[in-house]
Amino acid sequence: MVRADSARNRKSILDAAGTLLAAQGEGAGMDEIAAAAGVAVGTLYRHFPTKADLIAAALAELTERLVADVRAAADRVDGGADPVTELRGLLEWLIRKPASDKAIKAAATGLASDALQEMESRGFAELDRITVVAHARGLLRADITTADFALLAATAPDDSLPEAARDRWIELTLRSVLA
Amino acid sequence: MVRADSARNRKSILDAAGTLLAAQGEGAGMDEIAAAAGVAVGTLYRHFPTKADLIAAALAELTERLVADVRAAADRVDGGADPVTELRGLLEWLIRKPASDKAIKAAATGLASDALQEMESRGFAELDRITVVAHARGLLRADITTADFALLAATAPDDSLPEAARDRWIELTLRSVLA
DNA sequence: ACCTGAACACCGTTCAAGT
DNA sequence: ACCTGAACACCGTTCAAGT
Repeated sequence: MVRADSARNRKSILDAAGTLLAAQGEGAGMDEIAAAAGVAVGTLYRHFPTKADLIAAALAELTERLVADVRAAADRVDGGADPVTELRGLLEWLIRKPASDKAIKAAATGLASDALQEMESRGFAELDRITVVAHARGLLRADITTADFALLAATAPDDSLPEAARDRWIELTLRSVLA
Repeated sequence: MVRADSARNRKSILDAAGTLLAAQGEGAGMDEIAAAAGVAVGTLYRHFPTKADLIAAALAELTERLVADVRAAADRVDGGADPVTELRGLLEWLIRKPASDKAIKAAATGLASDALQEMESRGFAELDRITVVAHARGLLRADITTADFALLAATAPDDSLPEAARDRWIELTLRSVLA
């Protein structure tokens, strides 16, 4: 049984970390995050033994949202939506929405947490639901796998690129997978 | 007229920085680099006012090498070599050779030096020589520009990916540009 | 002019003392 | 058990003193 204040603190810390990391990237300091969360640094370290752990946890929240988005897209496909439209939508989500989130992603380069790994495989499973339907309708090149799409999605450029270049990237990327 | 020892120091520092940044990325410390170069920290700071400047300079050396490679490829095309082979070779160079250099690249995210900018435009000009020939022979899709190829090249994944995935990325990327 | 290296400032992390 | 915040360690940067 966790103490109520402990649970509350953990949430405050994660919220503050999400906000500050998105805004300043790695630049956000532990003292700063603790202050924003209304706790002492020691408390922060009790919940997250290291800054890398904190960043990983913040990134896990983002990944959770991405997985939810992929699942929603897969559900829409099951409901009759066009798989290609949904795949394109996912690429757009990746390249656009996480504008600030990319900072967290960047801060997390080289981190490998089990929780993250597991979530990624869940996202992969949801994505697979879409590619299966797309293949069944002959919309993808025959040799394209779910892993291929995930590989390309993982190379999505960040939002430092001009709008036009980002749109073009989506276009070019779809070309390599569509039939 | 620069003093001989000053010029020598600058070179030592750049060499040491290149080696240590490639090996440890951002983790390489200024004291450490200075020690490896055989100078005091103050001397390092006299040549490069900030760590970001030092990293930018190290990256500039890499970019110089890349530009030289693109030029060499363009020269081979002028000499009758297959443009597609050369383009593929450049992608391979990007994704393979800079295995350790990616660390420098990563350390340099968000840096914008004029020298770098200028070198990139030189690289672009060399790349253009290749795409022009490729177009003349009908090897590229009609709407593909030099900028498109550069955009895709810029998203090359790093060497944390398994060998097979890297090869696959090259394959998929070429698909989106080849006729 | 350029070099040296001790000193400063900042930030991730620890830990003794509190509740 | 968990929280607090002063103290420590490390590293980027500065600067007074040397040549």
